[in-house]
Amino acid sequence: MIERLHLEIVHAISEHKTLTRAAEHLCLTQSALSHSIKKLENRLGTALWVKEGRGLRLSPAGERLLKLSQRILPQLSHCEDELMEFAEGRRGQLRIGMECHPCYQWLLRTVSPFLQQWPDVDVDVKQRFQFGGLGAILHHDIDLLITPDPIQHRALDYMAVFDYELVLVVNDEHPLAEQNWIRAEQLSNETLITYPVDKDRLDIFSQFLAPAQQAVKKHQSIETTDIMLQMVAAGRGVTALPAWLLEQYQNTLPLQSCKLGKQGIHKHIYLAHRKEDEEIDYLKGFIQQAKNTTADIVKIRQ
Amino acid sequence: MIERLHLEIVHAISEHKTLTRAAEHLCLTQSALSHSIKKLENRLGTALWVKEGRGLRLSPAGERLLKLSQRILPQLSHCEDELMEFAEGRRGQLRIGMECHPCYQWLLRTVSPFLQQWPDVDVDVKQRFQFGGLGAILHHDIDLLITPDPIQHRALDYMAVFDYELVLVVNDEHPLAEQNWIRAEQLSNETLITYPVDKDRLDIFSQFLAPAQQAVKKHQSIETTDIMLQMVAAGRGVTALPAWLLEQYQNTLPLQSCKLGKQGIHKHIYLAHRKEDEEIDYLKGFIQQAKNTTADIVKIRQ
DNA sequence: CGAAAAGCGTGAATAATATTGATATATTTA
DNA sequence: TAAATATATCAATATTATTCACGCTTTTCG
Repeated sequence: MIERLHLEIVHAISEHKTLTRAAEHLCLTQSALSHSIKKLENRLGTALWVKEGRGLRLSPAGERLLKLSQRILPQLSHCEDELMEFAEGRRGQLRIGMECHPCYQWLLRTVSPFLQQWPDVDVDVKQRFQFGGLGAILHHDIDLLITPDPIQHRALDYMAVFDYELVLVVNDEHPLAEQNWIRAEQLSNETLITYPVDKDRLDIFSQFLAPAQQAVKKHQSIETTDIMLQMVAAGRGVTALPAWLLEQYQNTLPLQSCKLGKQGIHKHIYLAHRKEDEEIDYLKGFIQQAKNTTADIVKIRQ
Repeated sequence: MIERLHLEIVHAISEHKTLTRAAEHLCLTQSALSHSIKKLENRLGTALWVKEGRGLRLSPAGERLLKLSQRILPQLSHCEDELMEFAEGRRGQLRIGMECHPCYQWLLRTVSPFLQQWPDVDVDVKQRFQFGGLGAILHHDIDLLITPDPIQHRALDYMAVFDYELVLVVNDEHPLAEQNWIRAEQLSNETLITYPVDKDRLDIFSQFLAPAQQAVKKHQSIETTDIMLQMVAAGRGVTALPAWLLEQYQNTLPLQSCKLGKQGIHKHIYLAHRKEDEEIDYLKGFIQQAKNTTADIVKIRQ
């Protein structure tokens, strides 16, 4: 019943004082405005303006409507601005799913410059999915998936982000520090420190200890890489991390690494997105940023 | 650009899940809805829904629009309800101007039942006017004027509300308590207590003391009638009040009155309203209530 | 598996609505 | 009192919204 145009009219008349001038600003004729007003007043059953001399004055009901227009019109035009940003691909949300916990550091390095570049894109990182990472991206619960398992699907595109080797990290004085590579049995008397996620999502368990049917003396979880490595450096346990991540700490902490098994554990990490999203600018931007981060990491390694 | 209909559509689709069912609730065909949507999406340059199976799912831009509609639609319909009340004469504002300070008690007695009867009418009482009470009512700064001066004007109607005599109030023990009437000179050694308004708006000054070129020993102002009369009863001064108002206190306080001058000062109080407002229900209601109050007061006097 | 059902999309025709231009009427200004 | 400034109204027209009929896709169910 009360349309946006009516609010614009109330606002314009209150600002420009006369119907005629308000009409100009609304790109209408005075006649059109007069008609609109009369029609609205008839529908509402109450006058919104009363004639005063050769001009108009708002009635109490009109004042009420003016108050409404002052509250609502800015909200409408602000929303339009935001939708314009959606249209131009500047605004959006990027929900990233992670199935690879050691990649968290890598993700942070990618997200940080991305947020600078796309100030209107909201980034969210999710780590738990009801139907797995694949289900999540297909059900639109997330928009990007960081995963070690590039399960092919017609609706998805995968991009190899980076390869890394998972290595055992020990302190300089540790007996294993001398070893080039170790067998699972050699961890049976160690305290193993990991991120706080399920064992079957930790490669050190699923790809090294479990196949050899071995266990560690003690399993301890710590959230942050820094503290984890401080603990290892202090001889309080060992951990498994991507080699490139360890390399950055070796200057400042007395740490050594060795391969897990004779061949070592080599991981390939992929970034998945829905094919339908491939034209979204900020998504392309994120993928580009991911490549840059990877290149930077390769540089650090060399 | 974003019209109310669009907000209704977003809301209805989100509530009823399918275009077809939403269309029913909006009293439109599915086709009309589909057209409206496509047109809006084209104008905004972004999809608001994406097809999912045989249904629709909101895009991020659509979610944004839904949020807007949830904020705005209730405001619009609430405003419509209020305007409906304006149309039915149930809602409004009644700004009352007072040029007669002793009438304040009378006004309170009128306003109180009026507010019960018209719960949606906002009453405001003003006592200061830039261009006088007459100017105020003509300029629509107030809607009713309570005044002792019924200056005729083609745009105004006056109604006599009540007559009263202004009398001097003294305590039982006071020398003047014996007098039937007094001359201005007899106040020259008294403390006069009045409401805190300009002297030229106090009849005791403008119609009694000033014509006789007399002054009082001391002039003190007090806001409330109760305290004023407590002071008089305690022998701390004298005051001038409408006779009917005094009568209500004489049961509980030791007070006497005497006429101001041989004839006494007789006042006629009028209620003015603009002729154009004469059809406003709640205004008629107020005037009716004013008559009732006056009748009640006459009863009390008898 | 395959037909039926449930949805959405589109184009041309039509109905509804908004807008205009010309003109009338009212008020203020000079 | 004439000129200027406003709003109101009418009939004609332009614009916009809505419908109807049909096509297409996906899901459901026998």
